[in-house]
Amino acid sequence: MNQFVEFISQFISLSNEDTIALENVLSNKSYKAGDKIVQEGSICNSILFTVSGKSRSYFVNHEGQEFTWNFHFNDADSKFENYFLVDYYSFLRQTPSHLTIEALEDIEAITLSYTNIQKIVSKSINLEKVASIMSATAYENVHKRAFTLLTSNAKERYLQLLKDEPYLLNKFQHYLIASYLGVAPQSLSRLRKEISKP
Amino acid sequence: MNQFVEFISQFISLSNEDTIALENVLSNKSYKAGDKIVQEGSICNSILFTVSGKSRSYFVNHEGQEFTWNFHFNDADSKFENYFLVDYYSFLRQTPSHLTIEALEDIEAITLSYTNIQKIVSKSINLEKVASIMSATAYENVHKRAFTLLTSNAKERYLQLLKDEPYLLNKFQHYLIASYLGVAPQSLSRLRKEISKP
DNA sequence: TTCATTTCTTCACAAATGTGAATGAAAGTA
DNA sequence: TACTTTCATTCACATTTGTGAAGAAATGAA
Repeated sequence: MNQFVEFISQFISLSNEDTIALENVLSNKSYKAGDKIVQEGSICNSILFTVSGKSRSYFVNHEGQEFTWNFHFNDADSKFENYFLVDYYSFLRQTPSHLTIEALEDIEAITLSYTNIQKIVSKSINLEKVASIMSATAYENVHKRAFTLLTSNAKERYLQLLKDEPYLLNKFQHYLIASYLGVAPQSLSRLRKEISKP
Repeated sequence: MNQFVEFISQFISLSNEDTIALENVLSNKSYKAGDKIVQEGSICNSILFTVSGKSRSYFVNHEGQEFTWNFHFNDADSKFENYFLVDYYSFLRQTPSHLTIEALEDIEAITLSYTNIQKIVSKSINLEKVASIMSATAYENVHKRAFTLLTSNAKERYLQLLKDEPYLLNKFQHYLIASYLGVAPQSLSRLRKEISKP
């Protein structure tokens, strides 16, 4: 079964017709390591669901500095939000993306376009929930990110990462983790040293 | 006309039946200054639309420190997200709220409950868009907040506030603005001094 | 393997931000 | 009015975080 359909089925039970309707609008896409999957400034007109390969999304500030927004992969460690390659903000409003998504490895993905999602949503009340599931997932993710950034300092954010998603440290380079936490790589090193031997 | 219906009408055109259906599930509610409109830990089961009065939403971290999430009011300066009194995260999933919303003045509001929103959504395809409009609005707001917190320092955040929503400085006390920016009140004072006379 | 490249760590110092105390201004109350 | 309370500002100092340079460690290529 299609992995995307499988994902959706965790939340709602799809009829046979719904499943077929959904599968019909999905297609496969692959990227090479280094490819830009979503490009800042262009409109994000599809949602990609990661089947294999690692990627990361990031913002660039006015000084050209990169800030990792999230890591994306699909394995035993991954959470829902990690599957999706999309600037949800750009996708919802069909406005230029602020986010860039870059393939760190070769990527296999399943794609669902903006126009296709509209088509299936208008066909079935049940499928319409697909959109709201993804919307809620995206919202929860960004909400948690904003909360953490507002309420805790670098050390607390690193400790929280150690607690909630320690596997990231083995999967991604530390300078990427640092930009995910919003600190300089050297500061992350210092925190790691400090925390490992108190 | 009901201010909430008016708000929704900016985005979608409602039929007479839709308008009546919507108005039927809305009710008025008022709070006194100091009241907790949304209480951390309890499930947020309605969306409140501010008609008059100022309030603020905030998180409390593990040390008991308060961090202002947003300011809420309805006047010429206000933006969409400022109208709504809701922990959207809690509302969507019907889970305990992380946010507290506190009335800073007496509040008049229009309320739409979670169960009522389900009712009207299942009745009309058009009304169903109400939910997605609010969802998108909430998402954009939190997305911008997370982006700013991740990519800029205290000074840049204050300069952005001066540019985007300078009226907040006249409406709310500076120690609240400081906790909105994620800095100590003294640090905000220092920044203001530094920026006013370069 | 060896060499080149990238990443991680460490250090010293600079810059940014937090903290507690003190002061004065502003607002509210009797 | 005087008194109290709250808030904004200022200061000195502490702590956190950033920065550039250097070297160590890891990784990848030949």
